[in-house]
Amino acid sequence: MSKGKYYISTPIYYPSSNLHIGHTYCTVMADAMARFKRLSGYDVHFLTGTDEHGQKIETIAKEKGVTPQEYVDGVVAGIKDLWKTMEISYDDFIRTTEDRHVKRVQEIFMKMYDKGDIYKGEYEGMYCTPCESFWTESQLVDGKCPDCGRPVQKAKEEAYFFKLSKYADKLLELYETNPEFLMPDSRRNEMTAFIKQGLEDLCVSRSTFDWGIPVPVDEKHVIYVWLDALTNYITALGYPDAPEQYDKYWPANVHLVGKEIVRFHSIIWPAMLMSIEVPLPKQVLGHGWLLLGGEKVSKSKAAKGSDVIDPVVLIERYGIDALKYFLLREYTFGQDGMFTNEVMLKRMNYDLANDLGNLLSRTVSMIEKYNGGFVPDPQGEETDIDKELKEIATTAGKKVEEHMDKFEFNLALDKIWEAVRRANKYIDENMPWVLAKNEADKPRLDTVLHNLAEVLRIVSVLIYPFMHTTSDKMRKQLGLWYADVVWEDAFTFDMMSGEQVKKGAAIFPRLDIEKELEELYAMNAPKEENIPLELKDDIEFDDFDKIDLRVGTILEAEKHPKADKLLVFQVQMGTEKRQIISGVANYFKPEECVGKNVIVVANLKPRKLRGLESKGMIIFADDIADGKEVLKFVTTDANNGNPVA
RNA sequence: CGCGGGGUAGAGCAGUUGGUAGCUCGUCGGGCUCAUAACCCGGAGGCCGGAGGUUCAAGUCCUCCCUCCGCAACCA
Repeated sequence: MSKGKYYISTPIYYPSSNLHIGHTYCTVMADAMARFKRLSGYDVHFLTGTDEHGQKIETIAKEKGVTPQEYVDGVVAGIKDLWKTMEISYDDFIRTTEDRHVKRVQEIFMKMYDKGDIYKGEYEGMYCTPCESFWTESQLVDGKCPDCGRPVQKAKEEAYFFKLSKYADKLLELYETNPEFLMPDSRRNEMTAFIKQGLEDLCVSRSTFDWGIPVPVDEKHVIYVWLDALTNYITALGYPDAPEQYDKYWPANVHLVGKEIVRFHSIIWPAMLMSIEVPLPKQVLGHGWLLLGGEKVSKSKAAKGSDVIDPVVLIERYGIDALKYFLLREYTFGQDGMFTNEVMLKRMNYDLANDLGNLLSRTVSMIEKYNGGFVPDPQGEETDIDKELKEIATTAGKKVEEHMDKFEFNLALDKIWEAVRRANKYIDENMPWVLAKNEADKPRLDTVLHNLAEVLRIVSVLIYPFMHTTSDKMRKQLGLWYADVVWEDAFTFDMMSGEQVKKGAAIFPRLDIEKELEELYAMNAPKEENIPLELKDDIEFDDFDKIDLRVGTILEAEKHPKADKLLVFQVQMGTEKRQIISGVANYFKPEECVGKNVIVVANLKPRKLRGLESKGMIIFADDIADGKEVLKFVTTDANNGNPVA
């Protein structure tokens, strides 16, 4: 009775550090969808994995004194542990260092090469000689090498390129004739605009590091990121040499990805598939980010903020199901959402403990108290209230299906909770405790208790894809331990008769939010001990001595006419007045800068910024205010022109 | 200058093809006692960023503007 196949993937994660709640979010969504499709009768293939090559891994491994393979083996073990803890139901886990992937990537490379879609050219970028690394402009930190902080130079290296530009028109055509290929709409608009700006060919090899898959025709080179990473979706299925799974599951139904990599999945990936003449995936879905204090969650943020984002910690305290429910219920797919511990705890308490947990608890208690612990059969006439309750409960499944088709997890869950809320209301409307006082009302009491048990049974089926452990707990208390969870059962009422219920522990104990917040905060609060700061590499005194720091007074400040983020300062330094430009327009109004006595790097080589010359650099300090990063002036009352040492 | 996305009750958000403005939380008042002090009902609170326009009718369509956030570029 299979309804067909369903192939869903998460991105393969880069194991340069441990995963945080953002990765968890994506994987939880994919898992819920995979479980939902399985339960509703599809032959599901759910793929996740890790992207293990590249210079960053090579560098980190070297720092730690292990081989890159040893390093990634360790991190990947941790990732697999996390997915195991979270009961992620993937069918396959691909590692790009596995033989099955390596050899197939080389074959794919050769297909493109033989076709003439890959050619040798020159890659130009910013190069850090000591690190032997290329960086793009956007990777640079303060214009310097992000690793060692030293200056970089423009440099060229030989590299292989994929003719991405050749496929621009076909991609636009794809979006037009097949809008659902890339969703949500906003992402598609963005990509359409990006393509129309003109595509450049894509660099697919590097020769400055070794940790990668060798280019078959040129041993000096390794295959660079996207050709290696994106192809995992088909190499894992055995393409091209072991087509059994490939024939069965490709093309993928959905590639679930974060919005930051939509571009690669919706432009580069289909272009590569077109090149090797493989059918395209049916859909690329870009989800939003969880934001922490207005910024994307990341490892570095974890240390600063007071919100705990380590999934392991959250699971230990609140359980897998509560965390999964929160992630799926709170956020709208495709949009960014704010993550705070308070939002999370409230969601867990109100929906899970108060509404669902309490409904189960009061229902089971009443069946035990008023009917000896057995689910009664309905008696007598059906009232309008009964009909309404049944209607909501038995149609919820259909609504869940509709919303799940659109990846609207939040709405799907909300529809289930409509039934939960209605049931709580149903209790108050019927007041079973009053019915129980009068023997004449026993038939009505039976009906009410029966209907409540039925709603809970249906809910236990509906939540199964999202929270299977909770579903099991509910079914145990409801005396349904003997029956498998069958999706179609959610559409039928009056299936229960005489089951023996058994009150158990609260499925979601109510949380003391104040107390939890305090404890979570304490966990992330800075320790009192003297912990050395993480600093850049030591420099020699001579290096420092080269810098000439001076006190300067800001005389004038105005916005750069041609750049949003730049302020143009006129600074008095002793006898000299000079112009200095800083990228601080987001932090200061021009007028509030005037008169400040600041510290200037006075002998920095002059540079033109958007047409205006900047001589030197003003020093600012990073700070945090209202959860956002801001800059503060570093001021002094010394006379301008004086040296700072 | 560019590309994209927002601006809706105190907070966080929904609002499908234009037809009385909703949800969760908070707040105020009430009910109930089966239940995890949970649950249920009711009230207050919105000129739906601003200004024009189309229409019998606009949060919803068009134009312009303000503002916030990403991306790209300039930020050293």
